[in-house]
Amino acid sequence: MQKLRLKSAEIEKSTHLEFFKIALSVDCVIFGYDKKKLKVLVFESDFEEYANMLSLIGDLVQPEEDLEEAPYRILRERAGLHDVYMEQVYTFGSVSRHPSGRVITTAYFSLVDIKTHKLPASETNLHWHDVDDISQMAFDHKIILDTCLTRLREKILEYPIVFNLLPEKFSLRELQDLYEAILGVELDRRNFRKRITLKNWLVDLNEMEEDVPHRPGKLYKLKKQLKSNGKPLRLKEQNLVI
Amino acid sequence: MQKLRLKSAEIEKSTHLEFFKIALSVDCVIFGYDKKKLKVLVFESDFEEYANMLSLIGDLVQPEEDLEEAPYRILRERAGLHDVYMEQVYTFGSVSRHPSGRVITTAYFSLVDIKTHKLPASETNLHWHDVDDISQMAFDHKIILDTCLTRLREKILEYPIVFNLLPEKFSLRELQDLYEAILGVELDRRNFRKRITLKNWLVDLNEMEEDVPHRPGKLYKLKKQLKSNGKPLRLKEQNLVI
DNA sequence: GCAAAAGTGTTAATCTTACACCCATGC
DNA sequence: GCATGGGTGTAAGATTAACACTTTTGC
Repeated sequence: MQKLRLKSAEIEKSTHLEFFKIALSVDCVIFGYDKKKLKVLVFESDFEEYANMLSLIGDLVQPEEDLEEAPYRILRERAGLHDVYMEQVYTFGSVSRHPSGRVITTAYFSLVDIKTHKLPASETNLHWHDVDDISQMAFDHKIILDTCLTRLREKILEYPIVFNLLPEKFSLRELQDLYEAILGVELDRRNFRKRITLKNWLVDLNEMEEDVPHRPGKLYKLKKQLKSNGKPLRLKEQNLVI
Repeated sequence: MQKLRLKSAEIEKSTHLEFFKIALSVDCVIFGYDKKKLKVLVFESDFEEYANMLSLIGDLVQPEEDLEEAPYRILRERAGLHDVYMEQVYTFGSVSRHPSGRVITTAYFSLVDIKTHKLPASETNLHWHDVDDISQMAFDHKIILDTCLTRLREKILEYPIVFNLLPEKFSLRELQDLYEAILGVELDRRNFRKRITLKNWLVDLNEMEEDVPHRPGKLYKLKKQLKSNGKPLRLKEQNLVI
């Protein structure tokens, strides 16, 4: 076996200074849901090169900030969002992806309930945009959005995360509409209800919808132990094939 | 709506120089398979801080190198591996994860056939190590390995990628042994064969194993259109629930 | 002929899919 | 009373899981 020539970390750094010249950013695909449509939080880019094109919310990671903390900070600072479901998806690092220089970006998606998380009035440029009505974005943000949407679709088939897009109390019809909006398919009502009850994810609140112009539906909430604001939740042996 | 103050990329970069001080690395979890064991290619760390601990193969991304090219270069340079299956898994970016400074790392896993890809004699330190016989590694490499292993296990249930770990021709028994080694479970032979033939992934070569001390099995190969050296392959409607 | 692994089929249980009618409420 | 969506069950088909014996080869 080769004899080891040990390096110390100090020497390593001093001999590789030319590599410590990359910026790291985080781009957040913040999904919401309203009026039977999946939404994403965007603003019009304030980069000259991409003027008026839709842009995801992102920021550079601070020199002393853990990567996994950055998306939470960005959601707090830029959108006033706290305690959201967040998941890392993919890191994009083409040399030419950003006009300012070598900026690689890690994409996260998060799921928030639009109704209970109001946008700060100071961020007048931010708005919720229909996901399926976006054909172009600034930078490589359209690819980032598509990648996150694909991951979201895969994930909701197995893990109870869509509830982060709904208010605490919801009817089965609202839940089914949400699945249909995300997956882009129609589902059979009876079979959907059977599967959801089989999964045993929900608590029947013994309450009814109010102010609906038709027969009110029963209200449910997610079981407490399945709530997952923060780290993704792993369930064994529970495939929900919607 | 707020009036836009447009920034140009040039100004953006000059005012954010303090952010361009991060190094980006890639760590490769190179899986192999031999003697019914899943293996990973490792070496003994040449960092003083982690002397003699097992380390993944990695390197800093070059200033003018796309992130997605780096793992292929690293496999070529460090292990003489060409045309391997490669997939990005996760990016790790704790402030304190690397003793040399702010180094964030993107983890990739790849799948190679140990028998047809011999290690270069110059890299005497590299070796194939049983995955389930590793309890500790340098840096955060054990977490990286575990994350990649989890992703591999999920992925092989739906996509025909394990074939990258086998020689061109293989028997159904070898294939089943491989699935069992990766998943860490025993599978029923008859049911396994039924599922594999239903999937229609294989071509019967009408050849037999040779030099085995028992009745030889038939040899198969993966259908050409399912080969996936390079980009991950998406199959619609083909869940292989092993 | 014996050791070792190859090859093969059936049944029961479970899950998935397709499908239609009555009910409760607001107006 | 009518429009709207809420709520519910069944049967056929597909899939999965459990399980054992005969065959072929090398030695």
